[in-house]
Amino acid sequence: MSSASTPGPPGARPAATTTRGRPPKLDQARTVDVALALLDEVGLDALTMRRLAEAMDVRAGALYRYFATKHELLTAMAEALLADCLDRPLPSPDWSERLAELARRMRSALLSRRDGARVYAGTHSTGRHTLGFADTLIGVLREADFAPDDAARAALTVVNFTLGHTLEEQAARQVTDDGPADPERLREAVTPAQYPHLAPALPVLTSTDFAAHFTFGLRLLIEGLRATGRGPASPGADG
Amino acid sequence: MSSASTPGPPGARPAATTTRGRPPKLDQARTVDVALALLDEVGLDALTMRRLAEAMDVRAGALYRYFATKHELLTAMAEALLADCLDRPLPSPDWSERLAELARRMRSALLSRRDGARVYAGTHSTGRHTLGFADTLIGVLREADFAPDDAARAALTVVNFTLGHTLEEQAARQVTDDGPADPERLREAVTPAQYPHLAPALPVLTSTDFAAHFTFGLRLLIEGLRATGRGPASPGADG
DNA sequence: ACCTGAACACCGTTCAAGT
DNA sequence: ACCTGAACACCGTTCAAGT
Repeated sequence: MSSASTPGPPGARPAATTTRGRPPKLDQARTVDVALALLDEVGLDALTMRRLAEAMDVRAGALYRYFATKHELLTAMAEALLADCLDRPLPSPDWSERLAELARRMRSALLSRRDGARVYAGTHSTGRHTLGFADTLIGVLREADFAPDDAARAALTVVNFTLGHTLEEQAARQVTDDGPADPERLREAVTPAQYPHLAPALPVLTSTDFAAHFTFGLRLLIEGLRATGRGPASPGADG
Repeated sequence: MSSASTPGPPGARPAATTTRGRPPKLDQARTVDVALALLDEVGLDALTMRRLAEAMDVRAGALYRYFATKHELLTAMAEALLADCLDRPLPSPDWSERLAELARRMRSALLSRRDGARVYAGTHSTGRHTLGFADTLIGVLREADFAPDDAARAALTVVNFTLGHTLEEQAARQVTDDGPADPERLREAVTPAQYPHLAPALPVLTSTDFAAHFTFGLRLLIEGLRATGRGPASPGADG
């Protein structure tokens, strides 16, 4: 299913020319794979270098031969998360459908692992999956004749909205074992007298149909792009 | 400047009826204020209960009389972050300008403290500032005749976009003392041959004019709302 | 009532030493 | 070359005991 890519760190050397001596128990790709599996099991807060080392039958210190810091490992995990976003062609020739499909794939990628959005938000990969995704996103807009700066900014907007949405979606899906869950605490706090507009919106806001929320926001962005229009420059402050 | 609000935890009791015995060194509001100041100084990763206790001239254990967990303290901090969003009237009667102003105030609030967006993203306050903000946002859209469900979903979209944007903005502003900063690593990795659309977009994507990015995304959402239109129901999948 | 002291069960990271 | 052992300098949280 998930085969991690190597993000190419500074001191990376290829597989040893001879395999004298026992083969290493560790390598970057396998470590990322096990880390993602462990993430699904225990969540980001419990994903420690010591636990990961245990899962790989090694001592924690050994991990530092492959990742200089825990943050570097998390960056490689974020990069691996996006691995499947571009593995199949975009089905439609229409730019707005292509843009929506890319956003949906990013959302799916972040949701595919527990706390995936938090892992992604905390890192900045410069690996091929992350950069390839950004390139494709901007390309879709450029081919639809949006001005270069508008295409770049629109891509940022789509990515930032998708990140914010999935962060909230995964947080909302969290099973809080102790204490009342989020929706229940909200229903207690939001009295119609104090919050006349928020109270009637609670059923929608606490609904678990996150796909509908995502689709709504995405449509807003796409309709906004349609209204902003194509051409060499965006309408600026006078628009 | 920043006066923290008390989010009203389970066992909260009012100030003692008599002030016999020395007055407490701690209380919720003061703790949140000091925690926010410390956040600005050291950042979220170095904001520990022990450091905070030291800043308040107390032992770490004492903090647990006022906050059951560190997460509860962070929630109170997130709530305090939004304290100034509604302290002055919205200047314009136009719904789109009111919506934009609310989004700008949320962005400013999250940016007002180091790692403010990360603090907000990691918590879910049900305090009056957070709920009041959501209520006002939805109210602006309801008064502009958007359907109840559309108003709720549009508010979610604006909040999630603003969160995603400020998260990235604060991450980008981070001064990484060691190693090359984000833009430099990007310029190294993004070759025009491999990333034909991303490469020419780099100057825009790595520009520090985050306000321009935010304004662009916000305009997209507002134009999208204008296009989606008002009325009793949104156009649904057939639109 | 409010805080201290001390402990419990952990962390990320480093590095000499082994093999 | 790759990993272990052991340490360093921390964490969040709990709770008896002091005042």
